[in-house]
Amino acid sequence: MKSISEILTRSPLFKGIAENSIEPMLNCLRAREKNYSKNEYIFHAGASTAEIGIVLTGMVQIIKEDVWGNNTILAQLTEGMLFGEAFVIGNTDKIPVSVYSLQASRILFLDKEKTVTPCKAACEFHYNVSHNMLEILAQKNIFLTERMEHLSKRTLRDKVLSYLSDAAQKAGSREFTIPFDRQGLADYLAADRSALSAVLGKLKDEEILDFKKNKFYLIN
Amino acid sequence: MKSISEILTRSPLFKGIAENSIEPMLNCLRAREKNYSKNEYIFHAGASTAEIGIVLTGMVQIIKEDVWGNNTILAQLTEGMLFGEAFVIGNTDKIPVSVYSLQASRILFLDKEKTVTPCKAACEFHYNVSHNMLEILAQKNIFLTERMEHLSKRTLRDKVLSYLSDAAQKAGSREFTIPFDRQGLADYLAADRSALSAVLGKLKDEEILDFKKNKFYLIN
DNA sequence: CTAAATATGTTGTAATTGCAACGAAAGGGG
DNA sequence: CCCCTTTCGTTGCAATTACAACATATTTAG
Repeated sequence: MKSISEILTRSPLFKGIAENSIEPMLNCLRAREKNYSKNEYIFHAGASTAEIGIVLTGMVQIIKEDVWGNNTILAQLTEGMLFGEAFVIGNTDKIPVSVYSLQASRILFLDKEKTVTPCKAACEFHYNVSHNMLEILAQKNIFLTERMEHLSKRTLRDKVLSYLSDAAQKAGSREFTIPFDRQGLADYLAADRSALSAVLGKLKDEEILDFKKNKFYLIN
Repeated sequence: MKSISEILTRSPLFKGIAENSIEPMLNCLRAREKNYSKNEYIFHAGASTAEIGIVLTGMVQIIKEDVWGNNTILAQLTEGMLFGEAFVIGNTDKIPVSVYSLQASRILFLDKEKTVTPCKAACEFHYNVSHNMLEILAQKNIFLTERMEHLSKRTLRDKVLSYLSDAAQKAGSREFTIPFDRQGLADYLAADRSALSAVLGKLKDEEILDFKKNKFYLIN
């Protein structure tokens, strides 16, 4: 079984910290490990916590239930990924999502205050952790803002154009490759795959863009 | 003219810091102030920066231009509000939006590293600033995630139900008041106002919910 | 290379939505 | 109380999209 440090070196929260510096820091972060079996709830929506979760092994889902009892899977997390950090740092009293263990999983919990508040001088790299947390939150912010810009267009056509324009700007070229297949892009844009294909076909007919598989070219 | 400290006490970044402690900290944050006239660009998309902006007075817009030259207004900021923080902290090399001064504005720029890295012991409250930044980013994350959950529903009907379910859960009751008028809710859900009214009317007919003005009740 | 599996495009239909225009309701002064 | 403004619901219509089902193309595995 992999050691905790070994796994955490690959977690964004411990980026830039040497593996042998992690172990001694865990005490300071009040880390506690817990195992969950397959199909067990790690956290129930509506409860409170002051701990940030990290998946050490296994796989967990973030689930939201509406008032009529319909469940939506918001995310699926694997090794090294964080959960709950935004709610805990944002001081949400009742966390509105559940966390569910899809497979047998080892979860590490870190105390929020300890994680974001570097200790005076005791742990050399403790400061890196809070700094990494800032980066993680900022980058997630950027990602969410981008997707929101696309999703807030009224028509699928405009969503597609918004997404492709963005991709072109990032690539610095009117010709670029996207990291999605059609189904993936449809999901990202919250649309039906065949409707997406139709819209893309129409845009090609109108000579607004051209594409072959995942390679696109924006005309004019 | 209001002093900088006076304005900053009302900025979320300086929450919990006494007004007379702000002034001495500004040096440490490498704060620089600059005035912009009406209709002047504060920042052009595609450039780089390592500074976080704060609107001291006036009003600025965050603008995004697509590859075809269409502009979208992403946000409009007033006194005390931050801009650029996610991009700067997230280490984005080329910032993809422009910042535009709608009116004559005073802008304060803070050095990212200095803002995020508390100094050893020099400024008593410097640590609060980086902690506040974490909270700001986390809360914005929550807000963005919530809206995305609604926007990622395929139909307007489902967007509406998703939003109202969330509102009910937050209120802790099936009866609650929403902070939007119809046009506001339509904008939030990226839909047409009259289409929203129609959907709400239909949901009422189907006895899935009831409403009068901004007061809603979810049935069953 | 072939068969199977997967991904993409196409078609038809029903439903939803955007859009514009209008009328009713609610709210705010004077 | 009335006028004015704003908000909200309704209607008709055109356009878009979801959805299902199928055809074609591409990839993968054997």
